[in-house]
Amino acid sequence: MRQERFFNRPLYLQVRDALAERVAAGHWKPGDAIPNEIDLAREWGVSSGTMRKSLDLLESEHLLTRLQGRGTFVKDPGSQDLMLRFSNIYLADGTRIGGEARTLDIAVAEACEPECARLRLIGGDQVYRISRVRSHRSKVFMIEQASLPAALFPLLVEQGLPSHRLVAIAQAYGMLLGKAEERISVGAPSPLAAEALNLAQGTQVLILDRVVRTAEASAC
Amino acid sequence: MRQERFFNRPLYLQVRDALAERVAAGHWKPGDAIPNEIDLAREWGVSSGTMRKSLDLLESEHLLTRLQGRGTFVKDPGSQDLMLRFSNIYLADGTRIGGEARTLDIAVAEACEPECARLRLIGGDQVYRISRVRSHRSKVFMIEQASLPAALFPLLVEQGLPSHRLVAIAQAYGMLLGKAEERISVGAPSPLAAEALNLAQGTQVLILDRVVRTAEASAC
DNA sequence: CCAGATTTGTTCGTATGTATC
DNA sequence: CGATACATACGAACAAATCTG
Repeated sequence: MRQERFFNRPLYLQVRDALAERVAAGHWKPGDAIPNEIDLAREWGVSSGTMRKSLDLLESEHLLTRLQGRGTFVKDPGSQDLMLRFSNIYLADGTRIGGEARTLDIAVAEACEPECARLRLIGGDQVYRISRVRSHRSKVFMIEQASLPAALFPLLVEQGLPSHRLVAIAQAYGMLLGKAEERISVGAPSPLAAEALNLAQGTQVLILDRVVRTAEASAC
Repeated sequence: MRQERFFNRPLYLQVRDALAERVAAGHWKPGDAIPNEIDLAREWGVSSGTMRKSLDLLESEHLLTRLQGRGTFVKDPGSQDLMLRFSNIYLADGTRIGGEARTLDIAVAEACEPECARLRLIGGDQVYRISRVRSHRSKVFMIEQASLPAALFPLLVEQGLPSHRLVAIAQAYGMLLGKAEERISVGAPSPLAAEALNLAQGTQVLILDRVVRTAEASAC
């Protein structure tokens, strides 16, 4: 058949990305019902079976919800698990903390050595660095420093750096994230953290080192 | 068609369970290559498409690995992620701890109130309770108390309680586990833990409350 | 409450592509 | 190169859940 492929990438993956991009672009908003399988398949010129595979994939990645007899819906990113999916810190009484986050800075840079090791990058690869402060009841308790491989966000590289949009887009892409690895240790805080948290010199802090993998990479 | 179903459960799930049982029973051992799709489909009297869906499911549940052009293989439970999948505690230098575990006790009982809440059980449901001590370099640092809904292990209920086998079977079933939720808090230890860890009265401990869901339940 | 339309869920079968041996 | 096995893609039919009139 005429498989108008691009670099031999499987059709169902291309379709998945196209659908995900519509969500990320806001074309389909959270809570919306999207067209049915048959119409979607026609629109992209694929068979219903291929479209179903793409939709199933997106559901397994928590971007969509499919309900028999009702339709396919865009999951609300803010609801339940997604926004707090990787923010699971609780007080002794069970209340969740860490909901309040404020972005301090976003920058592009070459990956440093620890970043290369954890993100499996090589020498000159570029990364986005996002630093945020997390607070609970207006009291800062954690400094968050995230590094993302720039290669994962091809759209951004092309069109510059739309600063504040990055976080939203990262969240959209974030839904495609898979398992996370965490390491908790005790040690000395970084100078930045020590200052932001207003700590006395020599104070030890809990260090949470978290590596989140994309759904694809986590399979191996 | 003649869908010899049992209680209307989807065919591909029945097939998945049948395949998983062969692995759990040791019929197919870790590292083994299992028969090809077509033969398996014939053996169970389903279409190749259905068999493929079952195999894909089992791969997504990390029970099998499928390699194009080679075959389908049983994953080694002891390798890499599986045994330590839910034991991710590290020292500051990055070495993993918690590898040494000793089972103290296994018992059957009615679910108590906290168990009902976390495991979403009702009144008289039964649970298995397993308590273990975890040590690092022969030094005990954690008491582990696990509760499992007895309903998830139908084989065991029928044939009594093969005590030491339970852990192995739980591990086999454990491969079908999905996401985990964790809550870390600070508080007073239980009397049992305080004694086992040889703590002075009033000492505070870190409490890790982890709920692991089956792959199916974690979808919702 | 029922009947019909809509939509996803499940199953089937076939054909072709591609990696491995 | 050929044989084998999995990966991808297509298309169709029926079941089951849901909503509407």
